[in-house]
Amino acid sequence: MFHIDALSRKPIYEQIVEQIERFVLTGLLKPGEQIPSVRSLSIELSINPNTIQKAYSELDARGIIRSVPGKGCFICENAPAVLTEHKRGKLSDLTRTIEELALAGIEKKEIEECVEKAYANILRKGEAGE
Amino acid sequence: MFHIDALSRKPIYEQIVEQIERFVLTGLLKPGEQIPSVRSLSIELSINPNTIQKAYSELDARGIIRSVPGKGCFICENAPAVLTEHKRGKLSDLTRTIEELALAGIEKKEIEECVEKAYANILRKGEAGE
Amino acid sequence: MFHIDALSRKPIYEQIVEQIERFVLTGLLKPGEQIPSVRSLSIELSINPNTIQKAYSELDARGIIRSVPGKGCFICENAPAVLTEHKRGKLSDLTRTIEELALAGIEKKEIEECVEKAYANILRKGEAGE
Amino acid sequence: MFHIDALSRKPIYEQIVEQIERFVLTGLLKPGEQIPSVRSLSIELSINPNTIQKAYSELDARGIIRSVPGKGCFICENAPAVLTEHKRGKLSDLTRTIEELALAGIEKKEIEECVEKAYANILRKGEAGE
DNA sequence: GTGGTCTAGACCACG
DNA sequence: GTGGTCTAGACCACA
Repeated sequence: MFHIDALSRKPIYEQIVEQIERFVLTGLLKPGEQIPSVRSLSIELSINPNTIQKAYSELDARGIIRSVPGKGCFICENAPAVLTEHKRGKLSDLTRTIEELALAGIEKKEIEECVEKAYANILRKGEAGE
Repeated sequence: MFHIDALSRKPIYEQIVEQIERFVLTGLLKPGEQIPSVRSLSIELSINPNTIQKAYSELDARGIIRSVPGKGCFICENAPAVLTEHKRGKLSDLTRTIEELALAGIEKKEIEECVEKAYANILRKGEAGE
Repeated sequence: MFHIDALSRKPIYEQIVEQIERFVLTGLLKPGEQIPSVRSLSIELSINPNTIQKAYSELDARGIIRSVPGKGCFICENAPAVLTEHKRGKLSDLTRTIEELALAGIEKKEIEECVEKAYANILRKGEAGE
Repeated sequence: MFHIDALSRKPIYEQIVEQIERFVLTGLLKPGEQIPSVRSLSIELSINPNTIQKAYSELDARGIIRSVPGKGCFICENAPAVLTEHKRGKLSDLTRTIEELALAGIEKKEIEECVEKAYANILRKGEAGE
């Protein structure tokens, strides 16, 4: 289920955060559902429990999961909405990124192809998942 | 000419690299032109010379500038082309970024607005600069 | 009668303690009255008996209930008085909490509104309950 | 400057967070100012650096400080405003706390005395600090 | 020197 | 069993 790249410069705990967020968006993890315990995931991924804990704390702080001592961690009811709004806030970053590409002489048409491709990919995966 | 945000999470050397690359793309620095020496820039920006050196080494490795011992650093002839190709290689990253936004329920229309806005901004600045 | 939020960060045993104390203060449970047995309550709330036991032990230690072996648990005669005095001891905590708000620039007027609102709420509920 | 109660049930990292927030509100730490480094504070308080790090991460996430790798941690410009808004959000908690006291038979007058005392204390300290 | 990440191993309260 | 805190000690990139 999880895939960790230990050699990536992206911290392990961040990789876990992103993957769980992705699972929520793809519907693999649904609101109310329990996620793997800190210890079990640490064993499954051969990663120190503290690292998992840090990832879960981050998700808790963002309102994606709810950590309940003695019981476990559960996906928040409004986790998908939280994620959508969080991503919407990154549209300005996207604009700046595209500006840099435009400045470098990348044609608008090439960017538009990326947009088409991205939405085509999502649609394809969505159909496969349904 | 340079603007460094000391409190940014982005490493200072990276800020310098990006700004010089930007100067090349906007035509503010032309191929063959000499850039400030490590020492003079370190004084101008009140920054450790090692940091400037690291930025210049990075630019040298990317083929943007060429260090000529005893004379200084100069913008490579094909620097603009190198940069364009480098950015083109990031189109796949862009596609993945857009995929994530799409997955989070961001409408295609919102992305397209970003694209339009980015190209409009570039055009505007380009006219102002000419 | 009881309402337990399993996903709350507040320990379940503490939720039970607070609710029984509240029942005593609102008159829903009167001195001398018997409260549900550990076993029956554990079944009713689908909660581990040990958890109920811990709540009852806490109430016993505070002088709110008295466990009579073989007969059950009963509300102490002076439970309401005990609770009032216990709460009065928390007035210093309240002062410190308000100090923090004041320090943060919250206007005295805003605090006074909270006081008014709180007493209005209690009055309203009291009338409804009577 | 700092005072840590190792025997408190309040986590050490949280005590540090609260004290720094308090220093910001009292003006002891001003926006833009650098706070003690993780290592120096860990030595001063005889506390593990990781614990300090956790406190600083929390403050960074809340927008109170800005951690800059290689440079240090600095109080954010709008830290006081952030704190005030954060505290204002706790007014509903305060109302509920007062409700509980009211229900227990605490006279409104006693609560009002707390309010007066709290604001008197703040005023007094403010004058002393000026 | 700075902050940040990770591991190993311990202890706690809660259920 | 669960999550949460803390320590000790290591390593990294950045300045």
